[in-house]
Amino acid sequence: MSHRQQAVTISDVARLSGVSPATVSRVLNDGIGFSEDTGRMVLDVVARTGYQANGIARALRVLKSGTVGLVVPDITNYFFSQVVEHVERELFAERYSTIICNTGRDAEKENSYLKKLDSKMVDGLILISGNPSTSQDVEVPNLPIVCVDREIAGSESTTFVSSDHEQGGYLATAELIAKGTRPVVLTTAYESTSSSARIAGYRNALRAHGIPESDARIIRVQAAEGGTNVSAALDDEVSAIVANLYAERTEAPIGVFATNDTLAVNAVNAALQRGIQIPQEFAIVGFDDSLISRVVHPPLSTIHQDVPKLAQVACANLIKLMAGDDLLEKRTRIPVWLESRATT
Amino acid sequence: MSHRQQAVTISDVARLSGVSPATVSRVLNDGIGFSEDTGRMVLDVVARTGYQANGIARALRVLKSGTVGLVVPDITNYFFSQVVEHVERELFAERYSTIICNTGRDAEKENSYLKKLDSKMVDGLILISGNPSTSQDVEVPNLPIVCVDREIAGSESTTFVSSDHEQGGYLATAELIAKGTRPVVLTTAYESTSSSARIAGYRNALRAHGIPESDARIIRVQAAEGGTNVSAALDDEVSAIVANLYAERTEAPIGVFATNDTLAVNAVNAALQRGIQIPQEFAIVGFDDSLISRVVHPPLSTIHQDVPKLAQVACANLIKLMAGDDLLEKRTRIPVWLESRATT
DNA sequence: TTGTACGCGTTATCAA
DNA sequence: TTGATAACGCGTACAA
Repeated sequence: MSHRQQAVTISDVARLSGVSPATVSRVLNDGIGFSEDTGRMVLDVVARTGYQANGIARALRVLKSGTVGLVVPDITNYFFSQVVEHVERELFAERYSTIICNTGRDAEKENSYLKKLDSKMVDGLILISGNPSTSQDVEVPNLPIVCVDREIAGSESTTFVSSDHEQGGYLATAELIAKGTRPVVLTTAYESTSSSARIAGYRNALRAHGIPESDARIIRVQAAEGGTNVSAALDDEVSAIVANLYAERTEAPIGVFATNDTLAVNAVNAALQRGIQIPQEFAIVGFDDSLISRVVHPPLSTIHQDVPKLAQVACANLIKLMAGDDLLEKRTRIPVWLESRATT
Repeated sequence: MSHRQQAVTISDVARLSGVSPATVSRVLNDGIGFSEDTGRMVLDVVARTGYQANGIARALRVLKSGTVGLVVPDITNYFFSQVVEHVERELFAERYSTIICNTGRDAEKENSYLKKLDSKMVDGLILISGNPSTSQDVEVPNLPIVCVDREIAGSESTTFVSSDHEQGGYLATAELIAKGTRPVVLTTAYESTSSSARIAGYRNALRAHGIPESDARIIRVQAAEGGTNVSAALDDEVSAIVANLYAERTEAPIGVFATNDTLAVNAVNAALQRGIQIPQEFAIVGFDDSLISRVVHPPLSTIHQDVPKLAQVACANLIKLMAGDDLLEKRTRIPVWLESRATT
């Protein structure tokens, strides 16, 4: 039984109702163009048989499927999973199904999925952050597309929605300055668009507060963070960095702006293990407001991304595009805010 | 432009190659039944035009889609997201696409998705934990189905894969006993199959170590845990529970088996805030080995679920079912293990 | 108000 | 080795 049978088709319903398939279709889709009796009859048979139109056949006929593809680099990442959740919810409300594709940041897999989605006649695409380096050579189908959190290289024409990372970097740094610390950036080795923007915000804040550019210190962590596995190498490296910062400190306490919460938490733990006072001697602001930031002690001050808004704007844009409308704004930045907790 | 155009169809390729659509199909799908020249010709045209078969049309013709549906209650839950990741990977390797559906534990939405998946002619279904109470009245399509982590009520015939929660409860409790504590269970108000099994394991361990059944203490937390939002009420309630336990203690230190990591971390933090020594005065074992368990301080001892194995068995079973084979084992329990860290 | 006929793009069967 | 033809299930002109 490798091949399935459609339980009940429109012809079955037609036969059982004593009408033609066309009439059944009219009753179910148009809502007009038939007598009251016929309508009742057909609906009755539909209810009895549990008939449901075959979406594949319908899609082939009308050349659209009522589904949108959602491509995500790593579903186990809390931020991405939240975006997925909200996007899915928005689209469901608009009667779209969502095909979620997890690429594992693998460009080949991403390509494969994009092709498959195209062949499945999805009506539109939401691309959450493509593969970092190779996204140049990703072949994107000719469809309504909205990119979230990262643009696809080469196509400035596609619409794009992301958090205002630069504002986030500014807010984090300003907080550290307000607390009387000398702010430093702790970030990952790999330079993504969003982390660059966060660092740009850091520089902006220095400038705005009259701190000389030469005082800017950006410390890059080499060790990989790893999705599922926590890297012990990361622990060690961050620990050494914290020790160095503390040793080199002047009279002003140290302020660390970590460009993500994982780094921030690592830094907090490293400081605590050395008996350094938080936030008196050592203040930290993270980024993302991930789950761990609230559950860790002391709770982490961090930049919060407005995921529901992000998803909402992305979906609204996509729906407009799918309807054939043009967009007023091709690029949207969603405001972020500081969640000030116990590390500043 | 609400309707799309297929860029290039099999007829286009046929015309450009000077053969019939049937021959193109043979070249692409069968690999035999044509001359060498024809094969080259067709493949050349395919490469030039970038033709890709329309999956919808093919699905309609062969009555299968090469996709499987994956229904998950909450994608932002780390355990579920890991299952999704691994299931998706396994299926991708077998050339299946995966449609991931996030139900938000909403029975109505689950039903809606099941119907839609059916109508999209998915070849099989993986159901990760259904809606708790209402799963009785979920209408499951007549398809190959594998349930993960929770059975659907009423249908003992469906195949089922989950972690050995009972073993987990046993291991956690045995650890607490071995450390010389009097073990207690801290769990949520709602009784799911898996948490019941975990508690059963707790009882087994008591019995096996000669601790009278009357000493079993199961404390249920009323406050909701909430997916995205952390509940302050939960904090307070757990804090009160910890205080009570500590006040009532006899000479033996307190051992808490929390049936999930969130509860465990709450308990740890509550104890720390009261200055209670961990693990000397207060030992804790969680369940799930979630992300927070490793990043929290002190790192949490917890029961680890073997998600890759879980996904692998589930997919292997589904693939067999989809091939029309029968399964030797309808119910599989995947072993768990204790990750002993700093809270025991 | 209703039915007939066609086509969406493919693959499978049959005959050449 | 190849091509014409039919069929998967549906929606929709068009005719009645």
